[in-house]
Amino acid sequence: MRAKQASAEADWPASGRIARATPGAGTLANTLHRRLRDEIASGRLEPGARLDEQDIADIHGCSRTPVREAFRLLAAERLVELRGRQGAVVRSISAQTLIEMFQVMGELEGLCARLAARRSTPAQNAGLQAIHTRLVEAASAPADVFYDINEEFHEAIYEAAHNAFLAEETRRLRNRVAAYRRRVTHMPTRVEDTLREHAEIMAAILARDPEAAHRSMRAHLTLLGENLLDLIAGLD
Amino acid sequence: MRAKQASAEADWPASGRIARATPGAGTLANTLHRRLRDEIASGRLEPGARLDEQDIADIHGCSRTPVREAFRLLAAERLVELRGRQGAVVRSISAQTLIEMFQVMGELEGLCARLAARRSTPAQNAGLQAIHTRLVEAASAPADVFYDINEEFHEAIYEAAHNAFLAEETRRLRNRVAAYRRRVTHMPTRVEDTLREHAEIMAAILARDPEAAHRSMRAHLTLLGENLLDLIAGLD
DNA sequence: GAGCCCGAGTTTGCACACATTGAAAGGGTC
DNA sequence: GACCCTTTCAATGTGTGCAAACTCGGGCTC
Repeated sequence: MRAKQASAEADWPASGRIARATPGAGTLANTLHRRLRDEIASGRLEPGARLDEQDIADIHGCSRTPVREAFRLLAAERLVELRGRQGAVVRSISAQTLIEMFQVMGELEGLCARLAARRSTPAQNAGLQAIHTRLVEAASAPADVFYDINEEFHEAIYEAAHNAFLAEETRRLRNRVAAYRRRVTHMPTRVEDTLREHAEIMAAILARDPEAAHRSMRAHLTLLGENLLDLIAGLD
Repeated sequence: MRAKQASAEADWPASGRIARATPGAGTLANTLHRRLRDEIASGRLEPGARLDEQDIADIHGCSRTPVREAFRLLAAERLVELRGRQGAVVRSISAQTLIEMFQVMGELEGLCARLAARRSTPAQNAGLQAIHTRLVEAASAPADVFYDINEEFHEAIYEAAHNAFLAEETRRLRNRVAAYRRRVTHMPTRVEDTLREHAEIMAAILARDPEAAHRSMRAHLTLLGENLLDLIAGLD
């Protein structure tokens, strides 16, 4: 018998047995994949946490087979690391890698902004403004609420870029650093900085100025990355 | 009994049973993953080709379990598409998506070139020149030889950028379009165009001119993308 | 003759059992 | 007392069986 099971189940709020025929979910493996990814992105599963096949299987009420497949998918996304027979652990990202990632994200989100400045429809512009207004109003709301609306803003720009492939890749990268990025929201001046930078990005897009949009978005990501590094440095 | 097995095995030159303890390969699933990825990238498995779990298992002398895991990994890389219970097929990329992909690759490889111009070591510069010389000499060699050296050139720039994360992502994208990209090599003026464009990129890197390097690399990718579209248009 | 329904067959999805391999703990020796 | 060897055990890797679902073909009805 496995002693860990009881405590693990208690620590897993978002679990519960998966109905064999969950409607749009598809396969068990895909459902588990999504669930675990959310757990990691939200920070409920912290970097370095060990994932045990049998535990996850017990918790979700299925066998090890779909769990293993979900692990492979997470590993392919670089969200977890499979260490041979030593189990799977949630990947932790070094400061060096975070710097590198934010440089790449700056370029990709910069491209999104540039394309959005050229291609966004009037409706998309209006949507962007609406989201920004909500973000301003949420300035003193709980960090999680602010974070979610913030994400909506970026998502709206991906859409407005009208490049599905770019949107998909950018989203993927975003997910990979989500657990870290989320923490930055709690920093002192980050909320007001974000609002100012977003306003600048939005203005450039509305003004149909691709280069300015690119520049502001890249600057936004650079500053975010620097804030994140400050945070990490402070944790040591 | 499965009638397809015999013919399938005959059509699979790079196969053979996997020794249970293949040295650096790790697990069977990983080995299969690599093998299938190479098959797809090289074009031996064409877009739209159906992959049957049992067939692949028979061919490689293992059970379906590792094959299934390899399929999931390929699906996570977007190299194959899993259609529920309808089997796995090698993903074909639409012209629209190819345009989008080359735009993103242009940005990423452009960033590589820009960073390489700032960061490459003398040894890396020398290596780059050596590869370019070999590429010039291979101008009238078989297309596959030219293609491989061409890839080395780009790989050398990824290395010279000194951003491991960027290199990894760029490589991943490159792999995804490899099956298509390879065909462009056979186009009439592509060899000489490539040599000219590479020379320009290399000159910018050697001259430590980041913006010029970025610009030439992006132009290189744009032209490559356009050539690819011409090729595809001609196939219809 | 065309369209629909239904059943056989094939293929995937999942569970379970066994094999294999690191790792940690225990005892022995120097 | 410290180090090394051995043994045991727990967790992963792989093989196999069963059930559900999708496909395709044949027969029926309109």
